[in-house]
Amino acid sequence: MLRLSKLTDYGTVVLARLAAGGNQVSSASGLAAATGIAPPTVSKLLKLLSKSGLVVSTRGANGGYRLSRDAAEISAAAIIDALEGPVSLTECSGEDSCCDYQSTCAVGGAWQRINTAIRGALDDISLADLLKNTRLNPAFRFAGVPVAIDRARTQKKSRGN
Amino acid sequence: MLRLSKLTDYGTVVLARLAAGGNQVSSASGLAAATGIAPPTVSKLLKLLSKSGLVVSTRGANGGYRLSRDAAEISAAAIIDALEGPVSLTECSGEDSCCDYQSTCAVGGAWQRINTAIRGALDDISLADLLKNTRLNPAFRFAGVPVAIDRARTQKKSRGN
DNA sequence: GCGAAATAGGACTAAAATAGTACTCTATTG
DNA sequence: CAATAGAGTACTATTTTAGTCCTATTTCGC
Repeated sequence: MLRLSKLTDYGTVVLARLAAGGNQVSSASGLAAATGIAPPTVSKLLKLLSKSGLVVSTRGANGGYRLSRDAAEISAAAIIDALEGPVSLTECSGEDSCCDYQSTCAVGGAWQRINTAIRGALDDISLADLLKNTRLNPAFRFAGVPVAIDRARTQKKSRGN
Repeated sequence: MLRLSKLTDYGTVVLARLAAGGNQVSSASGLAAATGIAPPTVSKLLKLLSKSGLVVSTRGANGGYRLSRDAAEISAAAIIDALEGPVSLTECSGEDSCCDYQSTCAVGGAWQRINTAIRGALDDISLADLLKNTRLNPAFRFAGVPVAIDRARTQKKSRGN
């Protein structure tokens, strides 16, 4: 149910990395190396995030990106908005709810309220919260033993978190 | 942010219609006519819903579909599960969270918790609730006057709710 | 000033998911 | 036994998404 795009998923990872770096600027290529995500993709992400004001960029040599504000001030909702645009659960749960079926559509403003509820939940979660819970997920284990995974040549499989 | 597929959206409309019919069986073609959705699509939806046990089917002449249980007992989450499958926000917020990036992935179980929270919200909303709020959404108006829209030949535009 | 390092912005391609359709089979009613 | 209605499956077209590349602009260090 309810999938986010991979790009958004990547985006949170990049932002998390950026948050870990504090106020230092990090280059796109550096972040790519640190996260294992393809450099052009990281670059694209950062441009989007910059346009939305979540990160600020410094051009020129020794330039790079850093968060525009404290990680605690960046909500999950803001990240999703920046990378997916302000799309809603259903096509007309947005503002201009003009659709061809409206006259026969029994399920009306309800989705809008659900939408608002979910949005509220996402507004309450900050990037800092996302970081805090690192490693709450079980470490990868093989036959009960935690293992490190060499992912250098295994770009085939999915990413996720 | 967070879009549902059109099919799910259609699905709720069909279910709503079914709920309005009480315990009577309704044929797929009848529901298609009532909702304005293309008959083969309605048929496909009902088959999916039937497989998930949300509706029960009666075959043969005078057959059709009806809800398997009271509308109040059918949650939004159940509908979404039936039509979109048990996908999660991110690819590995499911059970087998084994992904190639896990070792560098700073954003861990947090999405899983967000996922759970959203799911909880959707579990609390029933089909009956969706119906109750019919017409809470503003009627379509043109220059301030509520109008009925002839949508017979305008399948181009989006549906939504 | 000049060159290297970095972002900005856009265009483009390829792959995957979705939506929608069609056809054949099986069950039930009258 | 014929008409009606769902079951199942396979296919196609469209749309969305992911990912790449190229060119311009800005800044630092020598």
